[in-house]
Amino acid sequence: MTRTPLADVACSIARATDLFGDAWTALIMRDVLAGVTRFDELVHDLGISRKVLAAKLSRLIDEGVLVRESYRERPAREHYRATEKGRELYPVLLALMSWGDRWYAGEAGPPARIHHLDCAHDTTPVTACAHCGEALTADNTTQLPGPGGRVGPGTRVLGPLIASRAVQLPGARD
Amino acid sequence: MTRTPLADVACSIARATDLFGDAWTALIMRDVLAGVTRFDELVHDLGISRKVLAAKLSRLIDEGVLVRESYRERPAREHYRATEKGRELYPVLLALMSWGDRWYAGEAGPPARIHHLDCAHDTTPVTACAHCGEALTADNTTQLPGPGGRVGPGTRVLGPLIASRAVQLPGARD
DNA sequence: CTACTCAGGTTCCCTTAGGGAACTTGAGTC
DNA sequence: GACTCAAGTTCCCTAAGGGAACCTGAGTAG
Repeated sequence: MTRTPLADVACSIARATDLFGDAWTALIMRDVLAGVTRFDELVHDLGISRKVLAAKLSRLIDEGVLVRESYRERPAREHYRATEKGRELYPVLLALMSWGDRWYAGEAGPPARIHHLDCAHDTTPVTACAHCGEALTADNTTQLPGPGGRVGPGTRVLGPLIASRAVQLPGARD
Repeated sequence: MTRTPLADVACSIARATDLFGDAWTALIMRDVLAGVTRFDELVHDLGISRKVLAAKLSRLIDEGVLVRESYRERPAREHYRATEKGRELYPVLLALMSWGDRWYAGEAGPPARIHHLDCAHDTTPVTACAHCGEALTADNTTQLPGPGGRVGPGTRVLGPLIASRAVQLPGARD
């Protein structure tokens, strides 16, 4: 199958997708961040095959998203913890969860609630502008080429059409 | 291979991942939302195989994320547009992009900038609490069982460990 | 001291999704 | 009549995922 490698592409979504774009990584990170950190716990909680879990964990460690730690000697017991890079995937999980809640929750409502400890409210996440705090949507934003858009000889350029269009477009509004 | 089906699982991340958890869906949605909407344009921009693109587009249409529209008769030409459900995936893309920018942008900086039309600033997205506007992180939130957590006989329960832990945990803070 | 369990994997075989190139179809156009 | 273009579809091949069995080191019940 040899999945097309996306890590070397000049697009941060592609780079993130190269790691995150599979059936299990999001769920593994959800579990690890929620405290399900042991190999067998993950196998049972997710229903993932042991082989695939071992491969994913190994990849996530290589990427610096997880670390393998011993939490007990004699008998030796290991578990997995999120690094800072791993914990910063949390907004991605929130965005996925929020979308799933909105479009797939049945009559009963969403399966889980997010509780914000600092303000002590059950809440929903909003993807907001760091400047003005307003919600960012496909309609009120546009993408422009950034400083890292000029790439060296080893880097494949993904999205020349986007790059050229972004400048031409009056804006993403219809 | 027969990927484990996740759509019927009582977890919104799993439901979203069933559709979104592959190498291409995020990039297809990025392109469609940015105005790259024609079949051949997508093939050339993404480097995706025509076969796989056709399958993904078909799935995205079945899910109500995209619609296929004619934009010219004689010769008949079709393109793909995001529905509301599709446009609401934008925060997921922003979260992925933001994470990729933070952890994979080289010296040169990120490959693209987000421009917020309403406040006319280049910006970064923040995943914020809808109540108080503060940033939500793995540290300052906890997940609690929601109303849709009770599931019928046809629904597989994913994450009983989480469900039981969420109640016990004093909070996600270390 | 032998048998059993448990955690954390690894090995094996099998199926199937993805890569990639070639082919198809319907319409325009040189 | 030959060529191009858009939008797929068909073909073959490889490798990734599923799943069950196996392995290994350490504790522990009888």
